[in-house]
Amino acid sequence: MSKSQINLPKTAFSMKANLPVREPEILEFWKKIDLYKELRRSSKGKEKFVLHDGPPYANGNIHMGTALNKILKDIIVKFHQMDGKDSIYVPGWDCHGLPIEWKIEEQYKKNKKNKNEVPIVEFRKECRSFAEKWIEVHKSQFKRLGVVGDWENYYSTMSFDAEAQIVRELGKFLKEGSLYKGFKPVLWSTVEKTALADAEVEYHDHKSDTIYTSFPVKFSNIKELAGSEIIIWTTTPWTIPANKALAYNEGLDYILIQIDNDGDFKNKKIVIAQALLNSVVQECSIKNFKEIKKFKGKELKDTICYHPFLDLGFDYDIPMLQARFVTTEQGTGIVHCAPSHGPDDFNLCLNNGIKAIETVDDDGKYTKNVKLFDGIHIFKANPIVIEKLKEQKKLLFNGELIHSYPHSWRSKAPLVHRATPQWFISMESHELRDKALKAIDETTFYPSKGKERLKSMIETRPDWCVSRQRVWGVPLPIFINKATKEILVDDEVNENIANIYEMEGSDCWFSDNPQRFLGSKYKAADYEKMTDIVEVWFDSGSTHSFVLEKRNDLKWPASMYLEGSDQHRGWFHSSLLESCGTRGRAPFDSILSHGFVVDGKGLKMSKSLGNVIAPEDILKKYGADILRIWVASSNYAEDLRIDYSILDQHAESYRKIRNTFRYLLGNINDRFEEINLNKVNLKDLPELELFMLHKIYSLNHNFEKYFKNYDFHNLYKELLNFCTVDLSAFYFDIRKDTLYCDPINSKKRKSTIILLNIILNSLLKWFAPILSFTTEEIYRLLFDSKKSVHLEKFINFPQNFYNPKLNEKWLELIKIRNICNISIEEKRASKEIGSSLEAELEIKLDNKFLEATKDIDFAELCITSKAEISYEKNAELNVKTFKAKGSKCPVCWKINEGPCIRHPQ
RNA sequence: GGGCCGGUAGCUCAGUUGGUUAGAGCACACCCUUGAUAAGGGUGGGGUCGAAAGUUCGAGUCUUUCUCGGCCCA
Repeated sequence: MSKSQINLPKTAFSMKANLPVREPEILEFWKKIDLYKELRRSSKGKEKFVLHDGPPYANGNIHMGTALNKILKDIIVKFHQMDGKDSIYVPGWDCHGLPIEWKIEEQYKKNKKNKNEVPIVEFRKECRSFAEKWIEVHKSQFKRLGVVGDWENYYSTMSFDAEAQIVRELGKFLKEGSLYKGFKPVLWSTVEKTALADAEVEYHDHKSDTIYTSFPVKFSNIKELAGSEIIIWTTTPWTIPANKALAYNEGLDYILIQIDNDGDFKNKKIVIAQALLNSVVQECSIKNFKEIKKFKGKELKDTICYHPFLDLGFDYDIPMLQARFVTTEQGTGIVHCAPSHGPDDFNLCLNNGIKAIETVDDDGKYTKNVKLFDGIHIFKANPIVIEKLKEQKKLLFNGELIHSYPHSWRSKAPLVHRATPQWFISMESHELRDKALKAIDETTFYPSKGKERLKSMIETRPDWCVSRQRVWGVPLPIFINKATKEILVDDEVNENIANIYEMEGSDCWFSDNPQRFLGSKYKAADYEKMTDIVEVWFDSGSTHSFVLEKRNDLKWPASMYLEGSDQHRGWFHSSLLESCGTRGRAPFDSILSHGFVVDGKGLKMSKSLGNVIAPEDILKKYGADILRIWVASSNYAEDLRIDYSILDQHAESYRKIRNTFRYLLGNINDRFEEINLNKVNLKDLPELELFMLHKIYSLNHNFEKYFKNYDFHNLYKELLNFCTVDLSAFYFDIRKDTLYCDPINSKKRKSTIILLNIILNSLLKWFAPILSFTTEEIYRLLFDSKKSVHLEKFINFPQNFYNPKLNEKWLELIKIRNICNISIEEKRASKEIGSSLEAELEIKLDNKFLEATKDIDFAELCITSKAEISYEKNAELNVKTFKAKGSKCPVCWKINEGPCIRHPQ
């Protein structure tokens, strides 16, 4: 049979990928050859590229967002490695913090154990082992995605050296003086004498006293306000003694009215929001009043009031401040602000230079900072406040309200917002804000919009509160002199604490004699030891110090930080501040941020919508390489959509790519020959091959450009189009005849084989960072050695492949070819011919094409049996297709009128 | 509720400083091939560029409003 006379493709590379089964085998191979170590060994001494891993929280299985993040990191790390750098990736985990503490407490709850009866050290040990367990789970899940890194020597924020370094970092702020003690309201239980996290709060109905009270105007730009009073409404009368400001909304309309009723407010002029006039008039039983003036909220700017207890010694100014949180939902449209007793109040006052102070102690009693009320319990203070207000003729109305109110999940006791002592890092005292803003300017952002995002956050953020009243974290290494109340600042003590932690971790802070940390210089009895822990953002913000700086294989600053866009307020932010505070610059040269994974319609994934896809499901159904294609082909600058139909499409593209490889492998019969590109004799190659070399060269040029901008979706698209458009539908299709039907040793066939080898090699390298598994599968098929494709470098293509003139010419030829195809299709549609080999073409061209086409065989280009060109002056391009005359050669299937020249019978 | 970002064929994405009839691949339809065969080739259909208004000789691109979605904050 004629089949024995032709060279059909033959390869061991199967069409079916079966990735879910094959990929784990490749993982085994990487483990066997210790790929990570090999990579380091092979690139020793090269310029380093360090993508510093932002530590995920060691808690729960990975989700699509984590998978996206790790794959994107891996793709970038691999690109730089193949670009000739020593591209080092050390994964890490964030371990301290409330969510883990919470999980352990939940377990306690289930087992009817009381957290307070368990020694802190024991509790912390359980947290530690919980985190350890999840690190192991994460590790195997990340590896399965094809992520290559130093998994054996990962970092964690709970390692002893990390805890030690965090102490040293805090010491720097302490020594500098930018770490100070301040007060900030937290949700507080006066029963348990402890702060509660949001997650520990339950909301129940609660009956509160309500009051409408008045603040006399001291000064205002609105002259009619002279002698008038501002009315506020509150459900916490006991916070009135701590009042420091009033808040209005500049967008609201306000009204000044004069009351005509008998009583304390007879003839008084009061200010409220116009939208609330009716409700206030009704509730406060204001029968008669007249409107004096209406005005915009913004006119209240610079207005200053007196405290209702002015005559009782509360003789300080109460400024009116603009605040967006003021609404007309309830009350009077003006809100009273006690910075020690509400987060809104606190932030607004802080931004206006009014700091919170300690007004209430642990037990819930007023401190001596509150005149008149010192020692009184806040829960017994409402009647007293109401009575005093009445006395001062400042009470317009009081009543009661049942509303949803926060309670402790343990004791069920009602909670209060209470300013507690906290530790802050000042944004201003040592120019931290300015340093950070300058560092942002010196950082490259991908995409560029990230710069503005981070900048605007740094510009407006308040001082950094680094203390937490929890137990699972690094203890704040602070001693306070009992007599002087001064903070102990001594490098020796700080370093002593760090050294102890380095040896045994930070548990000992809670169990050992404080004298051990103070050393011999100070007496433990003279000092109070803080029991707060460091907030976890400080932990992760310090990773650069205990990972990048401490490890010899890494470098500081990192080449890149790469995280989801939410980390502009998270890790990017805290790392920037920590590093600018301690080292004066950012710990990164560049930041890449990616969007969030959403479903196929662009909605966020949630259990209730039922649109959640787990990475595990995708790995089981498609394999990691499909997921990696999804990452590479999506535009990470925006949100990334995923659902099964999207994955199906990518799986389809994968098949195209895989078949491209299969065709290449089949035609070289799995025998790859490395071509020395500099020694390719271009003069010996047909123009089609030269054209393809040009295409490869210019594709590589674009490849480099896209890679430089981390523009992977365009890069992937170019590669995919190359496979489908340039190779499958063009080059391969045309050269099929040569490959199958020309003698093995013919010059033309040999030229084609050279090209196939070059293309195969190029595609392998280009695709390796993305299709990490499939390219390795092919590489192993071609090379029996123990090497991995990931140890290879990108190819440098010689300049002489670049041939724009030839390219231009061939683009014209392809246009003619397209018109030929349309003509052929007409005959096919009318059933005159089937295969294009059954056709012969008559092509009419303008004279100007003579030069370009005289040596071109359009029968070859269009895969017909015959093609004739005629030239005419000013001819319209025209192609006629006829059914080829003659008989079909049984070998090459071309139709000839005489015997086949190549295959004479 | 506020700040920021985004909405271009069924899907993933292009679309320079406003300038011909808005492009590509995939998917889809039809046809061919049966020597890449659970493959390959050809041709074709498909978009009021989220909506409306405005600026302009001209708007996917600029302005405003609205709408939907995402992140962050409250």
